[in-house]
Formats: sequence, structure tokens, C-alpha cells
Amino acid sequence: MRVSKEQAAKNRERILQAASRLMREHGIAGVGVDALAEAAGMTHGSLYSQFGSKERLVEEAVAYAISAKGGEVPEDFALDDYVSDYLSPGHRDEPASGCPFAALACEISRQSRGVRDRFTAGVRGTIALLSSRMPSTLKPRQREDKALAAAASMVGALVLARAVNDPKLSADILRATRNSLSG
Amino acid sequence: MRVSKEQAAKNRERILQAASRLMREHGIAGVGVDALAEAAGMTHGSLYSQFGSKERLVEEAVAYAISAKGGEVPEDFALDDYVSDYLSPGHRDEPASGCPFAALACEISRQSRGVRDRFTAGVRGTIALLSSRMPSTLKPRQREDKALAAAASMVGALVLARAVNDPKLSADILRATRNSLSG
DNA sequence: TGATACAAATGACGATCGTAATGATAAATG
DNA sequence: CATTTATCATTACGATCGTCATTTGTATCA
Repeated sequence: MRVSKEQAAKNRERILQAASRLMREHGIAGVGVDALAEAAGMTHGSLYSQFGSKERLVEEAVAYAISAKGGEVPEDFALDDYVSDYLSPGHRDEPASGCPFAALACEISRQSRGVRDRFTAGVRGTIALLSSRMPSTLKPRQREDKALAAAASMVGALVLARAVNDPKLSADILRATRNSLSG
Repeated sequence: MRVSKEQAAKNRERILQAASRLMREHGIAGVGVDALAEAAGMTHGSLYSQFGSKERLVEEAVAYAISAKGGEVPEDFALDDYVSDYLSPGHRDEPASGCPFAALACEISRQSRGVRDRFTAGVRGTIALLSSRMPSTLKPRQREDKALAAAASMVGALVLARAVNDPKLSADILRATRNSLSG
């Protein structure tokens, strides 16, 4: 069977959206093609008509999650607010709609070059964004370094806060990192 | 068939060692029971004689990786040296023998309670260790906060440095975080 | 030494994995 | 409008997943 062009495009969009959420929630290796297909309301074979392989789908889904459509990177923001949101319990408890870097980073190193390329581009973009919000009294090089260190802190804190089983320890990780970044 | 008590213990040790390495290298969801069995030189059914389920095996393997046997946490160390080693290219490029937190953190949040409990205990231990090496001029509470933030920074930097595809960006992440922690 | 216990191997099971061949229809072409 | 082409969905396939019942062989202990 074949559907209309726009219908196919909608299907594709729906697949990517579902995939980007499910992958953040269960990990890339943790979701199968039929789980993705079911979430998008189709049979798993259809994904192969659209993407050819799971690897290709992963590439697009990662790019989708990182892009504004899935990730919602604000254009204009205050750094402290951004950090506070990022290191909030709310963000910690909703990985499916949260930062793709924190959700996928550990797995990315084991993915294909295409996937890693897109992830890397996303990281670079975020670093540039953070860098632009660092105190303008600093030299560009120093601002980038601060941005790099801040990104690492934030990702690490979120990842650890999610992994840890103890609510207090988890909250402490977030709070201590928040303080460390604002001081 | 049955082997001697010590032989069984050795087998168990070999399984755990192989599992802790393979899991750090390919992820928990990325290795199957027969891959683990083969690496330990036995059939996959044998693992079930010893552990009963993959989940049980994962629990023990995570604990093994975190414990000194697999992770080699130094008793006595200077904080700066520890950070430098942790954020070195060598550590980045050998996840199989490296820090279990950085290798597994993303997946831990999706594991069973038993696994998460052991991971959490390991994190607590590391925080205590780092905390004890923070400047003694600070109050205990402040030292712990600094330790928490430092742990988050280090894990995040290592995870991002591994994920990213560009050698320069990867090295920059490590360097910037190193500077941020020593300053 | 014989009985028992238990680690390890075996092999089969259903479920799920990713993929490829097949089938059907919208879109493109004349 | 008729026909071809391209594209997407359906279905079937082999491989691998985690699990478990059974068998085998040897320590262990009465």
C-alpha cells in the first residue's frame, strides 16, 4: 500500500518524535524497531521503507531530539535560569522530553559515525550558546572554556542524579552543582 | 557436572570480571548472556546455574566493577593527580577498565532496584572519598558539596568527551573541566 | 565407599531482534 | 486517461535474546 505524500511525511514526523522520546526514555539499545513502530501506530516493517535500517533511524532521531523541534532550546535566556531549569527535579524526572545529551551521551560513543557526527554538532551548538551567555568581561577563549566546563557539570549532575536511588543524594547532587555554577 | 568449590569460585570471579568489562564497553543492554558466557569460557546456560537471571548477574557485575577489585580506587591520593588521571585521554579511551559511573550512569536509572542500590552505594563511597580530600579549611557540609559538584563535573566531562566525535572538542572538554576543578 | 548435593553443560523454548522479499497504491509520465 | 514508476505497508524470515528443564559428572560427607 502507498499513502499520500503529505501523509507519509506526517508518518515520518510521528516516527521521529516517538523515536526521540522512546530512545531518551529506554536508551538506544533499549528500544526495538517494533516498539518504535507501535508507538508511531504502524508496523515495524514500515520503518524500513522510510529509513532502511535502525542505524539510519537512530541518526535522524538523535538529530531530531537535538534540534529545536524536540529539544526546545530557548533563543534568549538568562544563564542562571537556564541552569536552574536544567538541574531541576522536574527535568531529572522526565528524561523522555529532556536533554538528549544527558539521556544518550553514554551510548553515543558506541554508535555509528553518522550518529556521533550529529551528536557532536549538537554539543558544539550548545557550547556556542552557553559561551555567548558567559560574562563579557572574559576573553572568548575563557568564555568557551567556562561553557565547556559548565556543560560537563550539568550533564554529569543530571546523569548522576537520575542514576542514584536515594532522593536526598539525588537532590544534593543537583543543588551542589547549581551552587557551583552560580558562584 | 560439578567442579571443586574453589574452581566454582574462580569461574564466578571470571564471569564477573568479564561481565564488568563487557558491560562498561558495550553497555548493559548491549551485551547478551551468551556473549558474557563466551567471554568467560562457558555456555550461556551455566550463568543461570550461578546467577539465576541476567538481572542478578548485572547486580553483581556492577558491584564488582565499583569495588576495588575492578575499579582500583586508590586509598591514598592527591586530589589534583586523581582529577588529572580521571580526565586524561587514556581514561577516556579505555572505558572497559575505566570508571563504572561514567560508563554506566545513563543506563543505571533504568535498572532494577538492586542494581541502583549498589550503584548508589558506590557513588556515596566516592563522594566520601573526594570529600575527605577537599581543603580542610572548609566546613564538612561545604566539602561535601564541593565533592558532589566535582564528581558531577568529572563524570559529565568524561561522558561527553567519549561521545563527541571531534578529537579537539573532546580534548577541550577534558582540559576545560580540569582547569575548572583545580582553580 | 556409597549417597547426596550441586556446579556446569545441554538443548529446547517463546519472544523479540533487525532485515529483506513481497504486495499494493499514490504520483509521475505520455 | 492509461501506464509506468516510485514509495510505503504488509508479511515472512533467520538470528539472537533471556530462560529453564534435564542430564552429566564430580566434590563432599555420612
